Amino acid sequence: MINILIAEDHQVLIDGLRSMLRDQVDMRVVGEAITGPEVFHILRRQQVDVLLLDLELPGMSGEEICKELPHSYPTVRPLILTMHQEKERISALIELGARGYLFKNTDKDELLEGIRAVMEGRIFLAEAVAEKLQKEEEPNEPSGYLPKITRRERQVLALIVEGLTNSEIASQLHISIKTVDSHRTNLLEKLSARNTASLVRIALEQDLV
Amino acid sequence: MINILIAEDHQVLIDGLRSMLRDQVDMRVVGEAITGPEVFHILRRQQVDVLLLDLELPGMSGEEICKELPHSYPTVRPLILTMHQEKERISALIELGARGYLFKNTDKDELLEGIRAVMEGRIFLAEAVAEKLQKEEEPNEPSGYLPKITRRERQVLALIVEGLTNSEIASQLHISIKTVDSHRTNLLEKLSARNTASLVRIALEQDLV
DNA sequence: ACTGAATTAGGGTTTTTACCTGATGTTTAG
DNA sequence: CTAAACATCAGGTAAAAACCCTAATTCAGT
Repeated sequence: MINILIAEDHQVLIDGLRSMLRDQVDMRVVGEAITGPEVFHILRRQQVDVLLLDLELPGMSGEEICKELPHSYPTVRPLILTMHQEKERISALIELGARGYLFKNTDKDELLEGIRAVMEGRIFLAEAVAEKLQKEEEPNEPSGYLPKITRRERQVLALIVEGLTNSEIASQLHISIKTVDSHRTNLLEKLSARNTASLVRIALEQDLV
Repeated sequence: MINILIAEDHQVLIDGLRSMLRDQVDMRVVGEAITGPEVFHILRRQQVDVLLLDLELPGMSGEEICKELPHSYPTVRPLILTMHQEKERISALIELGARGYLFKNTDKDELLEGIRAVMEGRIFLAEAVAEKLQKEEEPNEPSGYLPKITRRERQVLALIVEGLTNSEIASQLHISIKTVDSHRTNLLEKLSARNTASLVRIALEQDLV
């Protein structure tokens, strides 16, 4: 018997999952959590084998939950069920200990297969997920390797993204406006940005802040 | 017998809804559409009483579908099932002809009640929806609501994010630099941005481009 | 100790952005 | 039909950013 905890903040989806799982003789829904903290609240008093985990729970990110799980409840197998299709996030979660990854547009059969797979110790990626991961990096960014940004530059960059002007950054970091200007110029050069707008876009896209 | 069409692009939710509705003797799911055009494709050949409509279908917005329905299929009652909680959008959809509005975190009972209510000709708003609508406008915008950006402003915003200058945008759109400057000023005001950097950050965070 | 990168900073110029007031034709919704 | 919203453009000013050059200090690694 597979004990399943549903962590999901959309009640319709919970009810739907419950309906689907009720038909399975080897599965049992032992609880449902609609917030991050609630997940751990239930884990404390229930034997759980598979955690069906939505990544957008209020209170805690999916990453935080996955990071915490191995320490406190190493036998719980997290099976991600989400809409997020960014490949960096998928692999990051697998590294954090997620045992499976499904998109919410998966079908019933794949869901059941996923649950049984992670229960048997395998790592299960839905077909659509596997495809995503295999896709080559779009060559729109020929400089796939990011030029190394120094500590100070990253610091200045973060404040630029926040919307601060050079003089505000200068007084915040207790340095001269001219110094900030230098860092800014270097950032534009290193990140191949033509102005502040593209600098901010690149910083956010490359997750440099 | 209530004939129901499920318009939803997440297969898990479709399966869940099917499971829930299968138990109801007075309801029957006559089809499922996962894109906007598919909705009308099915309506053409199926008698449909209630349309369970997700607002984020690929190909068509929920607004477009609701606007089109009364003309071609006036007997179909659209029941919105979505995560969107902006009150302007809710009332806009009701004005467009939606007969009910449920959040996806509704429960099974409320869903069934909603279906029967709209079938009887009533307009059904889930409790959570009604609460939302009654809530007073928060005076200090808590970053939840976005002021409406016009088509032209969005266009300019996209080019700003791309890193184009005002004069480049002007020649690309065949308008004057001064006009671009106006749009830019309006964008700063509407999005509460203090400069280009925060404008780009907000645009990317709010997914306005 | 030498080297190179990082951080700091100054002077000066040009371009771009930001903000102001005001205006006019067009589109849209009530 | 009419008012509101939208889109367009102008002149002007001040602030900020972008780009030029140069150069001193610090700090880490060979």
